[in-house]
Amino acid sequence: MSVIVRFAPSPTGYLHIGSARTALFNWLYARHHQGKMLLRIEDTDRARSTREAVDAIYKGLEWLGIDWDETPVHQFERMQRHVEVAQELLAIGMAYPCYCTPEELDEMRKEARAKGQPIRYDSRWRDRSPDEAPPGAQPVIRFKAPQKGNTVIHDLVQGEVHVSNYQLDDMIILRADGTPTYNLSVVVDDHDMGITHIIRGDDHLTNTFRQFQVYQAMGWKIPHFAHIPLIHGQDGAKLSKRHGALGIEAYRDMGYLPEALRNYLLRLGWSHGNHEIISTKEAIEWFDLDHVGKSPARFDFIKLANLNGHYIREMKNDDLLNLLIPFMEKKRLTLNPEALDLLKRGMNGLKQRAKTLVELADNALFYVTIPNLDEGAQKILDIEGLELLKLMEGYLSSFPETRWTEKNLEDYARKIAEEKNLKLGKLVQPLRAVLTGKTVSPSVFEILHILGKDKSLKRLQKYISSNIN
RNA sequence: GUCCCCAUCGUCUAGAGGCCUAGGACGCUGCCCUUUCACGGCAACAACGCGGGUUCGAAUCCCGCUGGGGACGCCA
Repeated sequence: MSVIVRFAPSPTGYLHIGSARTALFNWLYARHHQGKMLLRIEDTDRARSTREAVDAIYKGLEWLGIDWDETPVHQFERMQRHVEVAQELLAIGMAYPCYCTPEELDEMRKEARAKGQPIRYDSRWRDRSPDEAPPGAQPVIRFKAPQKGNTVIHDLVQGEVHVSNYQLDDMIILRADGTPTYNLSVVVDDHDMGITHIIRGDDHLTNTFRQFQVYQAMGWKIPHFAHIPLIHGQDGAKLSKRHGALGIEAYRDMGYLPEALRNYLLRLGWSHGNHEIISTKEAIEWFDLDHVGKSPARFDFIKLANLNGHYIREMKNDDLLNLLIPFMEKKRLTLNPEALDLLKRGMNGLKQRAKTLVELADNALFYVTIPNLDEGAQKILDIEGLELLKLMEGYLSSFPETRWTEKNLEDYARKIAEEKNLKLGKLVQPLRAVLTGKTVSPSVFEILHILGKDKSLKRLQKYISSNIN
């Protein structure tokens, strides 16, 4: 039997980071088993579902590098089929109309809570004749759940989970307006789509019991379930907007690479021995449900940043430049071919020092624009610093352009430092300050070389001339 | 309130009764490399929540407690 999984988000907002991980696990499982990864948009909540959210889901998945097979199913379009199944359940006596008002239900819940009872509908219409229905009332249709015994599911992550059927009430499958509810729709769709493995967040674990009963009532084959733990914020509380429950596009905008996020998300709740850096190829090869942990994990931006730095360093300069461009353009810069060339050649030194594309863009700025000096840089250029700067300007201007390479410039500076009995750092920091506006940057000699003699000297001279008392 | 799930360094985790003096990674600290900062290398710090069992032997199995999370919608 081949594996068919699905990712079934509801388009009521952005693609949440936890959902992204669920999608990733599904995708890896499908690809590992050479099965199918299906997409189903659960858009039956018409009030909250939006076209924009659907697009955000597609875009988010694409950005993350997750693809899917076949045309996505829109749950709303399958409403007729869901109603049909409800009618069938009604016909075989596994469902019944219920005329309870929302007020009555509310009352029931309050009472149950007060008595320390489970909060559930008391099945008062289960065996009543519809003749007793209040005139003109539109009933909901409820599923006739077993009232005795237990329901047991064999979860591939959670193991065997039992619940007493007493805890489960007769859930509504058709609303008063005739539309189907979630717990019916999922079962019907999963069945019709031939889903073999349902991998989803463990917030759905309790729904599974109810869904299980519907499968049984319909005599349908029950798929395998795998409920993966949720992701928490750094403080262990539920992931909220404040700490990480952002849409996936927010991570893109913060300058994280999809391969880094994929690697990070994969290791959140799944492991393969001591492996930390895992390529997508390896992930597909290794992924299984046996090694999915059962406890929830906290989202840690620091570790994500570390991984991101790794993937930035690994990336080819050309590819990285392409990713960098939009981040540079956010700074309202127009990048002419010359600027692009400088960035490309400066990439080796730059990418070593950035954990995000945002950081990379900040650090790359000096290549394409005359920098303003930050506080530290100004401090370097005190009276002594300025003298050393003038000294170096002199030496550099007499240095032949034909020999203007990183290695030669370094040797030259070392020689000067030795002659003047100065530490190399002392001599070079003022250059860095003027060239980059910062105290921290790639190698000064690398920068001199990439900028070229002309540009480099102009920056030095401009600074010197504007600082002659 | 009721039910369900979970519990190893600060964080992510390895660990399927003896291989555990509990391993790796991130972070933190120190050192080396060094023109700054990174990268890289080396080292240090740091955990089996508590209490009972079972067993010759438990981080691993069982029970309880505590703590965390989730679900209890005519939302999905």
